[in-house]
Amino acid sequence: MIALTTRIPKPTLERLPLYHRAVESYLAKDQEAISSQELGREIGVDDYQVRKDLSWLGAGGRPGYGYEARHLLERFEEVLGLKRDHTAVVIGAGHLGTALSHYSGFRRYGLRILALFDRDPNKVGKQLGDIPILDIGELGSIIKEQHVPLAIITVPAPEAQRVVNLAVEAGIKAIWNFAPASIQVPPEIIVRNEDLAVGLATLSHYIVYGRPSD
Amino acid sequence: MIALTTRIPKPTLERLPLYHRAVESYLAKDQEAISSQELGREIGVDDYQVRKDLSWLGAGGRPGYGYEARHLLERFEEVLGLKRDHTAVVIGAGHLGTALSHYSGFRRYGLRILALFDRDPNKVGKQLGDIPILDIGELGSIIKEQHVPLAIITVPAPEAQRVVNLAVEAGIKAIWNFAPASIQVPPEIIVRNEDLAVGLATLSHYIVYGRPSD
DNA sequence: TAGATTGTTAATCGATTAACAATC
DNA sequence: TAGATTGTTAATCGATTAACAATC
Repeated sequence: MIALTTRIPKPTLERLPLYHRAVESYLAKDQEAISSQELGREIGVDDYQVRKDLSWLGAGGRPGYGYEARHLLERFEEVLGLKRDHTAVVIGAGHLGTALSHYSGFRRYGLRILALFDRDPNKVGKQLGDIPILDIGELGSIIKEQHVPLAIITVPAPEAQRVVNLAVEAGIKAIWNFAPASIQVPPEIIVRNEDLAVGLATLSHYIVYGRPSD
Repeated sequence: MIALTTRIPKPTLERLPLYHRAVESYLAKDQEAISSQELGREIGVDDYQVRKDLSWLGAGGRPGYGYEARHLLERFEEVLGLKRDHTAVVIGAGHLGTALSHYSGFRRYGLRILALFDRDPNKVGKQLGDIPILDIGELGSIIKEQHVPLAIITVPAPEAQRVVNLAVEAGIKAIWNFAPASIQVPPEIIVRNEDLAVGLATLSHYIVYGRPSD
């Protein structure tokens, strides 16, 4: 395992999953080499951007040849932590929570949803495929006992802070927040907000006023 | 209606919905003024960042007083295009598509989902609340006749480009893509990718390697 | 008036873009 | 060798951070 020498810039980090996917589809077509230009075309960035991004990983391209696809894939999976399996809990068994629990893409990225949590007695006790719906009261003990690093928040906005607090107290490492609410956590906790209002509002702005380049 | 004199930077634009929500909750508490410091604390940015962001809107704060919450709200809604109603179609009536169609937040932001589209005959013809599920074959004519500006894509990745092409041909203006796939569109079309793989992969990286600041 | 807080200018930081020598 | 393409350095761009004079 090659160590990461330097911190990878956030914009680069967020492009890595896109490169990853592009390389996967290249491999599926039995192509073993890929150039920065080809890779860039796939995800809509320029070739020098690709080379700069890949340079953070020590990707090991060969001048005149390109990057070896299989090696590149290895490197992405290592850097993105996809080689290890992670577990997660989903808090909130509403439409979004159940939709995410069904999402097959997670398995593919090594994420296993252990359980859904809700406080509605009509939902608690049921199963969603092989994922049980448990009472929110059991959240803390499950997180602690199974050392679950990630909580996915899909409760209504007014509940969000409360359930986040429960997860944090139980020792969660990261929060993936789908509730339209700003949540406060201690600095060591990693938070990613997936706020639909942000997407909708910016799209709405562009629809009304046009895009920057117009 | 006050015109936008300058292009708003993208990072600023994406913070506006968060400010908007914070101001709403301030108003709900009957507070009429809010300072850059208070607003910043709500969403986790510094006061000078808030002032810089608001300066793009000509927000009209008063030194020694702060910003008038009601006026600020007006301004946000104008800039984010929330004062006008938009229509949208959802393409893909799977778990995610139905979850999004149920999402009440959209109504609140003036977005009305006209219809869900799918190619599965078992789904077509049904209703989701008051939203009909229509055959994908009708997509083009609905977009054209109703001048629908926004298509929300929730089909499986391999289908994404195909349905996006249909929407583009019918004259769609913007695409909100939830499929884990890079899609190609003409330059005048606005695209926002809401790629769960990006979120998951970056979280996974931080869980394994720690955050930048550690 | 005194205190609080804005709006804006300047300094810093970090990412993107460009260019090219190195090299497979 | 000649051609293609990398890795890296330098230049540019844009956003964040800081500071402070203006002003309610």
